[in-house]
Amino acid sequence: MSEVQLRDALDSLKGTGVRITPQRHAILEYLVGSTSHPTADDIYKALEGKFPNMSVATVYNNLRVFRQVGLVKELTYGDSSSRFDFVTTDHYHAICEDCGKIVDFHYPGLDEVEQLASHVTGFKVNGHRMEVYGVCQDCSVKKEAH
Amino acid sequence: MSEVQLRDALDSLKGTGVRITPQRHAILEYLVGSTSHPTADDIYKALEGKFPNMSVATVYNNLRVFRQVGLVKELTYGDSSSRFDFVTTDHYHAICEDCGKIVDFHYPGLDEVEQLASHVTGFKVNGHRMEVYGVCQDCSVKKEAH
DNA sequence: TACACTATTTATAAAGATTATAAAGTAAGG
DNA sequence: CCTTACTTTATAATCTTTATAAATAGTGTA
Repeated sequence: MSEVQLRDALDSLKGTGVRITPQRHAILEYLVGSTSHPTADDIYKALEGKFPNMSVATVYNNLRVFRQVGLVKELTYGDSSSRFDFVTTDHYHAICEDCGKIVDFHYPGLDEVEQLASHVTGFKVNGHRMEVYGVCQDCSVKKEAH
Repeated sequence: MSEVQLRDALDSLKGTGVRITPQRHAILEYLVGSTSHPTADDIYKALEGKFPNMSVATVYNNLRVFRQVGLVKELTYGDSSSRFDFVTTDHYHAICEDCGKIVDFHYPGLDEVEQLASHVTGFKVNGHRMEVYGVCQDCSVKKEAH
């Protein structure tokens, strides 16, 4: 399942003339296998064992490359650092305001909103972003147990 | 119009036991009168004339206070610094990918999305955030004139 | 397989945004 | 007017991200 995604991603990179380095391979592999929406530093730390000499800059550089190619989305929330998300199917995020957990959920695309926005603002609309904020079940339970 | 908003905001602060300092007054006044979604530094620079000794920390501290009280929303996009938006009625943002311009547009709240998200994820949902991305008219025209 | 060309990595420093700290100042209630 | 606790200021520190230049390593080609 995720091996297919990884292979597709690598093919996609080759198609745009981006070289496949071991570091890039590992970063992509980590992103594909991850459901935790890691930060650049998370990735850096996770690959430290395999690449003791890898630079943080490499992680940032490649995340930017992946983003430009469209393989990865950058999520910027209020907190300090960006999180990165391997792009699969269209989905949105629910974010816990207590513990920061991010849970995916699917919803039919908000095409109607895009159309209205385009009409009202005169923009040529390319896409949108949406997140839902709240408190996850774990944190709700913890609160009730006060 | 905006004087009312400002007065309401000040009352709202008083109600939560936050002191009204000249700096806070000025920052709020600037936010109410601004349609440009300023960064902390924008605000700092704008009030430099009136408060030559004001510290950047003051701006950040107060923006955080305002956010906690619910007077202000923090907008975090991919770029370096957060933007701050005085909360009035519910509206969303269309953002130009070329020049960065932010245009407000109204849309009936996405309650349905919140409900679905709550159902699927088990979250107690408090709110959401959405933006539309695209190219504004000015930039479209510039492109066509190449 | 070996070569050459160029993209990429590394190591380091620099930039930029935000926060922490402690001393000095000041709003607000009594 | 006074007191007290909250704020501001000034400064330094932290943290994320980017820039730079030298060393390294993919990839197409012979």
